[in-house]
Amino acid sequence: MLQPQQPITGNGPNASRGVGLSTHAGMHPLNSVHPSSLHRPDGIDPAGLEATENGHDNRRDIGDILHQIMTITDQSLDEAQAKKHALNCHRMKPALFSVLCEIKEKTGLSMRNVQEEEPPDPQLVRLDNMLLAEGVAGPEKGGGAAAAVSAATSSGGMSPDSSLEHSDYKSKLSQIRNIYHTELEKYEQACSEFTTHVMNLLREQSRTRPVSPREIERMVAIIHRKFSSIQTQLKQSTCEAVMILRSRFLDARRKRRNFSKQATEVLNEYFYSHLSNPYPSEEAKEELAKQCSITVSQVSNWFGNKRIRYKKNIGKYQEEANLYAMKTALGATQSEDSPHTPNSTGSGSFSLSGSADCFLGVPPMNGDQPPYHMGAQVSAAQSLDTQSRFSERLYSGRESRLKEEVGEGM
DNA sequence: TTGGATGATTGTTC
DNA sequence: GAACAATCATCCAA
Repeated sequence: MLQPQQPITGNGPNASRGVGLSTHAGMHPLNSVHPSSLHRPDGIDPAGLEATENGHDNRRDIGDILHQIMTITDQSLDEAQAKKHALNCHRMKPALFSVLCEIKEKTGLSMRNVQEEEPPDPQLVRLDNMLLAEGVAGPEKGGGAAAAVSAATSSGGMSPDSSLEHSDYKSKLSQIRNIYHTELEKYEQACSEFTTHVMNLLREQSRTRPVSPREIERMVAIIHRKFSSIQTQLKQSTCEAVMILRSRFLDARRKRRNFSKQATEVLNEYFYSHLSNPYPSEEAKEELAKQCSITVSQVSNWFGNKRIRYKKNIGKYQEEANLYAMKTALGATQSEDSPHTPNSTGSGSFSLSGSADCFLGVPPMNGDQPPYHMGAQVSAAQSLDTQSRFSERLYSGRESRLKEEVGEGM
């Protein structure tokens, strides 16, 4: 700890320079030192030293005093107290004290400079940025929750109970924020208390050993560094908690939820009424999405699944097809009576009065069959006929569909 | 508890 | 980029 001081002992390389002490006005006579205070652990009689008067002996005296200072901790408490008292009274003490302060200051400065050159910890910067972005650190804004919500909704849209999940997320994030700030406050308080304690100790020690203000500063910096590593851990665990919460929130949103009965009905009605061409346009998808309170991509998913599953097992869907054919036909009949209510799904940009597309007016693939009107009585055979056409088209791929679309447009 | 139904995801094709 | 096909994961009625 005091290694840099060693060279100023009589045996060290600085002995010849004497760090200016050899010419110090107050250092020459050592006669005032009580013999007991100069008792040497190595057994050399200090009395012999007192007898000498030249500069060389003075340097040896300084060496002896310093040696005593250095070895004071090796002695018993009573002995050390006695020596401490004697040294405090020694007339050379102020001179030695100032020199030691000077040397320690130099050491302290060099160490402090090294610390100041250290770049900010990138990990800490990342953690700080993340906590700020999530709204845990910095001013409370709910931005993190909003960000998570927007991230979650950008891909799928909000489900009816999404607001409930959102508020749940926000409350949990708020909990994390509170815990973080409480812990941070605790750490700051502990750091402050410990710093004050250490500073008091150093001030106390400065009475008996050279403790410069810079050394105290350095010690404070060390304490702060140690506590900041604890803070880093706190920030890290907070970030982890936020990440877990966020992933759980997003996972929960990914959970499958069956569409409402009404939504399924609307989609099925469109599907079966457009069985010859169950590919809703973008506008139709949007309209369906609006009616069903789902997203356009969910509509696309639904139609994708429906087409595949229908194609795979037409027989199974026969009953359902008949049911919706019936409904459609009924809707068509009603539309004749009341033109303002064209279909059971209500008004929309896509026309289910054209439900005719399905069983009433299917544009024939080969164009040799004119559209014919059916009443409410739809036979299974007839619906099966339409279904088989769709199946044909499905199996024959998009090419035929495109052909048909071109044909329809002509 | 189980198996079918169903919404979502992923890889492939055109 | 849209649709298909396979698959996964979850829901839900029996």
